Amino acid sequence: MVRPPSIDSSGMKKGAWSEDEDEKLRAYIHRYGHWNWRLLPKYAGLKRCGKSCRLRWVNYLKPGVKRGDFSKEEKEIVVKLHAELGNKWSAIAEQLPGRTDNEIKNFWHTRIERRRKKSPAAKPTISKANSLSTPQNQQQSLSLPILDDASLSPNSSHQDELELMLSAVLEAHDSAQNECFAAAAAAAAAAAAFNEEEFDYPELRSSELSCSGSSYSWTVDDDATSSYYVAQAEEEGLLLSYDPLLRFFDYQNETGLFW
DNA sequence: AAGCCTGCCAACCGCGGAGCG
DNA sequence: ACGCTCCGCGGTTGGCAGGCT
Repeated sequence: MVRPPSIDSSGMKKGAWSEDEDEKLRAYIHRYGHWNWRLLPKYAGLKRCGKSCRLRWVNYLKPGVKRGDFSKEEKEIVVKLHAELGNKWSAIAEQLPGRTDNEIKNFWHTRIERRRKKSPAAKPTISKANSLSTPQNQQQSLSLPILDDASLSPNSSHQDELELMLSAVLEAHDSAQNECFAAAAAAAAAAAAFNEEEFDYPELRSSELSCSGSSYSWTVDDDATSSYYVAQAEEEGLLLSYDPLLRFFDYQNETGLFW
């Protein structure tokens, strides 16, 4: 998991830190502080560059640095702050005591961002889990339209994506003959449009909507992300039982998003 | 069992900004 | 105003571990 130790041309050690090096750095900083990162390694007896020492201290040795999985609350904060601040990892880290910018950045790229790169199915699809029983009482689930990145040209806009999603939503409406079912799909699609300016949030594409009677629930494979977007959608008044499909169309007209 | 693939994360690198002479 | 040094930030890389085929 770590880079093997090596010596560069200037005699500086690179790669994974040994316990001995950690102890030297920790002991030095405890005693003298880090008054000058560039000179510190010389006085601390380390064959490392100042940058490497600083990174090791800040991300690993500094007291209070948290290790391990992010809690649900922490995930929610990361998702929310990233939506507000973008890739300002240090700013996000300030709101998460014990978490470093590097850790948050890694968390984002591995847990959140990677879903953007998953290759979905070949064309927009809608699936229903259960076609038995009466529409109003049955339990149904819906996969949001899955858009194939490869089916969009390199110049495809998010608008193209949204249009594809909308066409699939309409298909669902036609085939389901179930207002709630289609409404849920429309609400989710609209929420997706609302929640991501650039509309590139595949978590939403692969989310699951389940519908029972007049209510429905919406989940994605990450609780924190799910609850955040549901909360956002509720704030926007999208998750209404009364024909959110129409509200979705109204929104399109009002904003001229793609008409 | 072995090779391949993917996820994860520590660490490196380059750049830009702040501070100082 | 300018140049230099240092620090911090964000992007990227490298390689281990574990899962998959």
